[in-house]
Amino acid sequence: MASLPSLATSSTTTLPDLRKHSSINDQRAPPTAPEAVAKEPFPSAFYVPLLHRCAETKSTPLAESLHAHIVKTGTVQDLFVATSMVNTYMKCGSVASARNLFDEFPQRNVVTWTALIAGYVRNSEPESGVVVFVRMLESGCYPTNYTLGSVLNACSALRSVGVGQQVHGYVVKYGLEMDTSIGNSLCSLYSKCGRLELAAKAFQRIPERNVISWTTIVSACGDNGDADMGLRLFRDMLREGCEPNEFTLTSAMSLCCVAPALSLGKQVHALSIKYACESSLPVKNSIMYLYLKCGEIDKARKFFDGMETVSLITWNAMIAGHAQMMGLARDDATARLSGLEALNLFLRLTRSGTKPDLFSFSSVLSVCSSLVALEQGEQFHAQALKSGFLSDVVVSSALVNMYNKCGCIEKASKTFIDMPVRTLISWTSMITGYSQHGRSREAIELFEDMRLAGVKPNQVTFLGVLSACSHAGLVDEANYYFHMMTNEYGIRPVMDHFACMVDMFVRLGRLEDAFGYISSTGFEPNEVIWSILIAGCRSQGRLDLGFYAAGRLLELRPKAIETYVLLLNMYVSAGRWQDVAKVRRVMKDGKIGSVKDRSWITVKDKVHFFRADDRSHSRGDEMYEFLERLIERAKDIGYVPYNSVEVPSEGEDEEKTSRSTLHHSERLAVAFGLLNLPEGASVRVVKNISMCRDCHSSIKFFSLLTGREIVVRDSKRLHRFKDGQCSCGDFGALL
DNA sequence: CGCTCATAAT
Repeated sequence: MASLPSLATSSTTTLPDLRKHSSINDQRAPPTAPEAVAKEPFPSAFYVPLLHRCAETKSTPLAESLHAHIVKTGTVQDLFVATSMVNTYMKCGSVASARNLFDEFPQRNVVTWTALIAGYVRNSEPESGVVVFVRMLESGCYPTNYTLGSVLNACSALRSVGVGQQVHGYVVKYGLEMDTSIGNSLCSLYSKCGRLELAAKAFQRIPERNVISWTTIVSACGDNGDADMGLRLFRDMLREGCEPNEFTLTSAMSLCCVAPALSLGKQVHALSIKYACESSLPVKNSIMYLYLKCGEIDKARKFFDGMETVSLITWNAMIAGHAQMMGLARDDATARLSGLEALNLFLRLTRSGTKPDLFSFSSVLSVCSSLVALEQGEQFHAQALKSGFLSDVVVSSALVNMYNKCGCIEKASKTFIDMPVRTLISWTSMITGYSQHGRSREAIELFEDMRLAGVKPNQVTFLGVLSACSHAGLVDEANYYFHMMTNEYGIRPVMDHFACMVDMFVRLGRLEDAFGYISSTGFEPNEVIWSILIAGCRSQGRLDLGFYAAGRLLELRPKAIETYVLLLNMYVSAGRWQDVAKVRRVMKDGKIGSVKDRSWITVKDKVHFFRADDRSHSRGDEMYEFLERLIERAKDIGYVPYNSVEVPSEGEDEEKTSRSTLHHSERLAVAFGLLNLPEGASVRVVKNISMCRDCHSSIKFFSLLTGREIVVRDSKRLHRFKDGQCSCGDFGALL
């Protein structure tokens, strides 16, 4: 953005004191001599209603013919008519015509200036509005409440507190602080600039608050993330007897969506009926969204189906609601269904003849990320490109994230490079992407580029950087960045940051250092960290430390089957079969549940779903045969199955546990993908829990044997297998 | 006489 003119210089200009005048709005005599107007065949009274009508219909051709007529009759000399003409051009969107006309005026008054300023703001040229305001001041003309209202609007659009505060100074100087509308504008301005405390102060200073004042401050709280304060103010408003309108109610409802507070939202719903706002579409949209946010999907759908008119926002709310449900779902099957429903809603939206916007695209792209639905995601990419939404930073960031989550680091990187603008989220997505793909150096370099670009990293960014260090075993760099995070940026480390550090020592085989790090930092590890430690102890054959860690993990999650699997596998690797039997007995007595091993793969828009040892698939025989052959060929070139223990899967008893890990769900899904996807296409599988070492090892061989790229995203990591290698650096398979 | 400014749902 070009630099704004400094208002400081103009504020030194000596301006007359408006307060001396009896009325601010009535300072000047009409510019044209009265007799001249009276003699005109077409007085202003004739043109003004016509110009009004013209502005309403936004018809530039009509405005131009009226303009010609006005010039021909000489009425253009009438400042009233000429001002109205400027306003009309502005309302028709003809900014240049308005400006040309204005520049030709032999004289101007504050109304003319104001019409020009307001016109610029209306036509999304707030900067020009501010420039004109400065010129007006320099010309010795002083502003009215209308003028300052428009300039404050311009500052809002520019998100400029600095200029806004200077205009605020003029408000004070001209004694317009008492003006409710100006107070509202100030409140809105500070809120838009992210300064809730200043917005609240401006609100408090409004002597006569109207419903707009209240609505402005309530929604300001929502926009700035203080839902509690917003709801408190909403209650104050009702207590003071100010009646809410549809704007207030939608704002209040959206505050209820943040928590989310269903019962409170229902009260707001009741109020919307009381104040006869329930038929308002925005109110309906917000009610529907509340139900979605509260997990009441059926209610939301019923509400949606019952709406006779819907808007793009209605569709977007439904899509976003379902997309967000994915993260909150009880299990991954429910999450998947929710995601598919979001994609389905997008399809229905386009079929209804409505054009999707950036909200629609960012929601469906995030769904594709979670589903690892690459083909779908690429289609949305093409559509977004065609409709021009790719230039939106949220959409393109969602796209970068989608490609990363689908294992396509190259496409993610290309999208990232092509972005015209990048936010913290864009940078963080790409850094995390490199890190998850095992490209630590690039992650760190990009992080440094980000700092050079002047973007301030957050907790999540550092998580990406630290995990990159951990991945590559860069102990010094990890310490350096950890220190930078806390000291330079004042970011408090959370458990995930510690987990990166522990993971790093484990990867290096430095178990003592890993435990030492924990005790020296004094944090209490969570289950993720204990799991990493146990897996490390298994690899190093350190049963002493591993057993200790397993004990701590069991304290945290006594009934978790995954803990027992870790423990069992540790004993198996050490050949301690008696201990294996002992643990199995404990599990049986303790009625420890079963492992829910699930994987799925998308082939031609259809999701194929697998359980361990799944025999239900129609093309199952072919798949198993193929898998057996693949395993034999893998053994020929050096694949040695890991000694891993098999624990009972759901619905099975102990006799059947002699199966190998051969038929774990991800292997079935990979085999299915290799068989059914086009020749050479990458195979993308999603798995609900962490992969086991044996599957991990075998899939590396599969990638070598078939020459195919295989991506498996499990609950912990992304594994990209290519030419016999995995991007996780072989420390990603915990079980 | 002409400029009418401020608020909402994804």
